[in-house]
Amino acid sequence: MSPVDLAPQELRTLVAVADERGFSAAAVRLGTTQSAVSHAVRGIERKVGVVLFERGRYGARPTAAGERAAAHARRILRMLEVLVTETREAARDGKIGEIGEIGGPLRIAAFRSAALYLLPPVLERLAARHPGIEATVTVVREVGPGTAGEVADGRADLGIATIGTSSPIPPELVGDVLLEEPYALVHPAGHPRPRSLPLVDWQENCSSYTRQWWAAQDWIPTATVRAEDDGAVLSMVGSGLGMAIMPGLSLTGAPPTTAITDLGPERPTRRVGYVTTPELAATAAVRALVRELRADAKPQVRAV
Amino acid sequence: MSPVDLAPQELRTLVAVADERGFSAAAVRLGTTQSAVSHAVRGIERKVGVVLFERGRYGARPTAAGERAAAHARRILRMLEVLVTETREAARDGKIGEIGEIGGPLRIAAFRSAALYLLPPVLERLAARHPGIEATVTVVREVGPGTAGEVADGRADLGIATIGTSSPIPPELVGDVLLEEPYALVHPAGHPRPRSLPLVDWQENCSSYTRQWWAAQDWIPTATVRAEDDGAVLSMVGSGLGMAIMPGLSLTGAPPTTAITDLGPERPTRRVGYVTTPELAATAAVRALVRELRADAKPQVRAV
DNA sequence: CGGATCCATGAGCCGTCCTCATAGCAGCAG
DNA sequence: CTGCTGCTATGAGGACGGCTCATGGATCCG
Repeated sequence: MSPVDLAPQELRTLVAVADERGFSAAAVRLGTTQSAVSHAVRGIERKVGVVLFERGRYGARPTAAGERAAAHARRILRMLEVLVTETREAARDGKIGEIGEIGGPLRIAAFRSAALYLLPPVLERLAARHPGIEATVTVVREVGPGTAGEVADGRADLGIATIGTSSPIPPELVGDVLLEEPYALVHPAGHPRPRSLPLVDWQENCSSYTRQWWAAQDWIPTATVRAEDDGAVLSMVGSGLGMAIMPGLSLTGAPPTTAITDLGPERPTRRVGYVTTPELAATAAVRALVRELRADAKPQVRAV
Repeated sequence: MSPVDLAPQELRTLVAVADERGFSAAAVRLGTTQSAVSHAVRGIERKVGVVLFERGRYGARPTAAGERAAAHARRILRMLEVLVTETREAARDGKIGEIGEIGGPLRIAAFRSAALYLLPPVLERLAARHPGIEATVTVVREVGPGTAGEVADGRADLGIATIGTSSPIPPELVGDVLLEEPYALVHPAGHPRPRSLPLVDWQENCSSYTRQWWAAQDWIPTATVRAEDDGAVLSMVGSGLGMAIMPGLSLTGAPPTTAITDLGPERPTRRVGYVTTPELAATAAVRALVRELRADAKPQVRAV
């Protein structure tokens, strides 16, 4: 008999305040009043017995406990949605002769190159096969917790992530590798000695093995330029400002003024895969997406 | 914007009706009236748009959709509990100097021999180390979905299960093998030709490999006696009524009137492990239990 | 044909949660 | 210092949802 009972509306309030970092902003998002939010948060804190937000002039910042509570709340809210859609699917599947048409929202977190070059054909086929699924893609920097963090915090149902020894699949999540792609050298087309150009680097592409490989190459210049993301890197290379070492996916959109050179048999590679939560892994919508991802990834694996 | 919103009380109603197979019985469990349950179920069915229970004079039986909804509901309710306890733990851990004392309820499902001979020392140490944890063990037959089914349906937080190729860890759950134990022959002590006795069998001990091994043994008599559970088998053997082939855990409680004979290097074995849901795997209480299970299991693995 | 045992339904009550209005507080500009 | 502008806190009142109570309908049973 637990005297604590958080209603869905309270969970939504929790999430909104944590996301918007303020009671007033959260009220706008929820379509309610600031007063309601204040009352609700106070009630939740009383029930749980923990201060979840630090209030101040600036608004409200979640405490460590509040952050954790919000992450749980996001996932519980998602499971409530799943309960409804899965129950409806089960009811439809019961009627003989009809094939259950799967549908519902599907939130995908992906790093930039995956969102631009890997997902579009996959989502196109997914939409053709299951018109009821409403997929939304949010681009997330693959730094820190990255796309897997989005999934763990309940902000996404499935994440496209780089998977390696330095960034394994978190224990509370499940997932698999989809493809392993090589890094390659990209440089301005027609340049006489491309390896003499400065190296353009960006934040997200570093796995431990890749760094190690870099260190072993004596021709890589120490003077490097740092750019915002892989798209910026490519356009800089295209303008003749330098060369770069980038994974295959990022090179899909390389402008015509660039040339790509293979790095040989010892070239570094990176593994790209998906992660999701176990309860969502059993979902028809997520399974359908994974199926399409696999169908798309296999030829590329073979090509490598 | 989904117009569906199931309150915790509604989830509890769902679970109670599914468990008790009747509105009136569910009302008693929930400490409310039959009318409230009827209204609530009707409201839920209207919101979800699916008939969840078949009503009859016998009471109410969940439909396939209702069964699924109840399983989801159980897990969501458990996650709501986890949200609260984890949030409180996070708040306590925030205060420097204090070590967070973990606590809360912990529901374990185990098959009979594990509950009798594997869990007691583990739970004793767990209780000594974390007095706040309230562990409850329910004995479940390891047939059909077994202990893993209890976990998947949200009736238990962790299950002790036999793990093999014919019964792998379900994809929506996580877990690991704890120990691999051999089957051995148990027979009445002092019997001149124990292998001539009828074989006493019981429901739960069959893995595919074990069955295969049995078939390859020409000395196993075809005339077998079938008993209720492994305890009953042991007492029958102890009374001189037959012999049996049983896994090590079940033999821990063998009476003194029995003798145990090793089956040699080709003897069949079974793997015993634990399963839990991914969201619970991250819980401090579950992690503490798994730690104790591992500490207890390792020596046994070495002994085999 | 009562009687027992289910679930269904309508009326009315009560608590919960929301809105509205207002107060308190901190920074900032003049 | 004062007034303005963000923000949150708080109290009073009202709408709504969910509960109880009482009753009705269906089915099985002796």
